Amino acid sequence: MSVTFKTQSQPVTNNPKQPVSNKKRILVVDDHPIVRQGLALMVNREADLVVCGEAEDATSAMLVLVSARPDVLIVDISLNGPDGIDLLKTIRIQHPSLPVLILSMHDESIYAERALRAGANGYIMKQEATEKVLVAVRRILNGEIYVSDRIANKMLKHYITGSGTLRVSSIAGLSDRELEVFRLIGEGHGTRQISKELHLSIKTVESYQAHIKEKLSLSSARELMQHAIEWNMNEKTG
Amino acid sequence: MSVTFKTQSQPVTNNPKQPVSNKKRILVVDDHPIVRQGLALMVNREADLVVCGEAEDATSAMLVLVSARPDVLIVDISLNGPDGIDLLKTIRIQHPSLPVLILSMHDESIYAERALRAGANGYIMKQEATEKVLVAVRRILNGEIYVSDRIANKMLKHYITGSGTLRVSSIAGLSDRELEVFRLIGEGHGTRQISKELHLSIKTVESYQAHIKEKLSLSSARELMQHAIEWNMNEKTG
DNA sequence: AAGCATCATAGGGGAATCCCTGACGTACAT
DNA sequence: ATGTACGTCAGGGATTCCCCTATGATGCTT
Repeated sequence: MSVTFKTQSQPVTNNPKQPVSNKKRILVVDDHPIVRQGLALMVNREADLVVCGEAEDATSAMLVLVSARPDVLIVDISLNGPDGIDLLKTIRIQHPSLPVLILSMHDESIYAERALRAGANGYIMKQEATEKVLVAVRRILNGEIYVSDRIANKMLKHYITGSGTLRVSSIAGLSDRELEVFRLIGEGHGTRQISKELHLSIKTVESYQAHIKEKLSLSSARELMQHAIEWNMNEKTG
Repeated sequence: MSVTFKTQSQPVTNNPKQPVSNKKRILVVDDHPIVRQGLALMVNREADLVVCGEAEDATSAMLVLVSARPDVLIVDISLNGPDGIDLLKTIRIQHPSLPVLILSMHDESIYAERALRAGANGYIMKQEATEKVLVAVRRILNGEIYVSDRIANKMLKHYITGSGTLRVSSIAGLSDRELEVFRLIGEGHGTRQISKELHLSIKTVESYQAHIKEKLSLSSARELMQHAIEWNMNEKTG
């Protein structure tokens, strides 16, 4: 999908009381209102940061993006429909250097790797202390990359032990699109439904299913579903 | 695990500035600091509510419970180690009537069912608007049960019996043949395979599937499979 | 005994899916 | 340049899903 977004040259007068604030503007994308609110309240207590917008999914995020003009994004990885990585890739087309911090609920290094490869400037877990989020935001605003020590160590090990790619779980061998479909299957979504959610042809989704089955050595769609559901239930701790 | 907790008769002077507040005290249990903070900031803006403690897992929750003396708990279902349901069960041993609101990111009725059966006073999804959480908290403080309309409708359909008694599990209402098929589905067997294993026509197996779906108020074969797998994974402890 | 509910069994037929084969462009590596 | 992986999609037969209907057997009720 190639959507064209016009960059506004004249800033909208969002807040007349605060015309030319030098606060860094943050856009929060997460499907859980509680998390959005938590981040917003936390961020807005800082003198140099302010939340300039929120979105609950990828498509609305792209819309808010043009009007909110953020300096940095905080994006949850598991959104409805297109996930955080998808959103990141879409953003990168228009904004190659806009800092994006990917937020995830589990420390799966497979997601961290994917996120960074897709152009994320940072990856942080929801388990981290809230202050770490602020640290990460400031770090990536500074042009650096942020990953937690735990993730950093894990990734280093992978590079050292395996010659580049280590397949702890064969699920790590799935491509981004395949993993996305796998996740949706695990949440109980059907082929047609997935094709609509990701704006793809049914045939494409079927293709991904076939690839996943091959990569995971599964012999039927039924087995695929079984594994996806179990993986999903175990909160991706496989 | 059977841990004994002594009930403190003399209240600890936690906060001298606020000796006898009539605010209702809330204990938040979630492994994501961001969510805890989000909930805390939101709750503390209310005049009649206050967060009296936080915990990130079940064991520390049990410790905080004695000193914080909450009037109500908000517990995430997916904690590290023992999950929210486990915690709930442990709490129920010592505090049979302490209101507990279960928070979850899944909209699966599977979890809502399990939570309520384990003695939860409410079940709410993180996707819900934040105000809903406050509504839920006040509702269960009032002695009522809170579930979202969607979940409520789903559950009402298959929980109501003639006398208004709640069934232990609607699975108990399956006939022998239906249960057998249900079990096989949970083990990953397909329609054709089942028909061969039970020496039945495919059409017969399809009939059973339809009956099961109706009895459990499931709308698709997918959902049926999800429930069957879940039931199967829990070693038939439903 | 006649009536009614539940169960086990199963077919018809259209919609959805599964599964195999093939294809085309892009990107990155050798 | 050539290979390999990825993302995207199509055709077509086999299978399953799903809704409707139906029959005989049991068993309980009135």
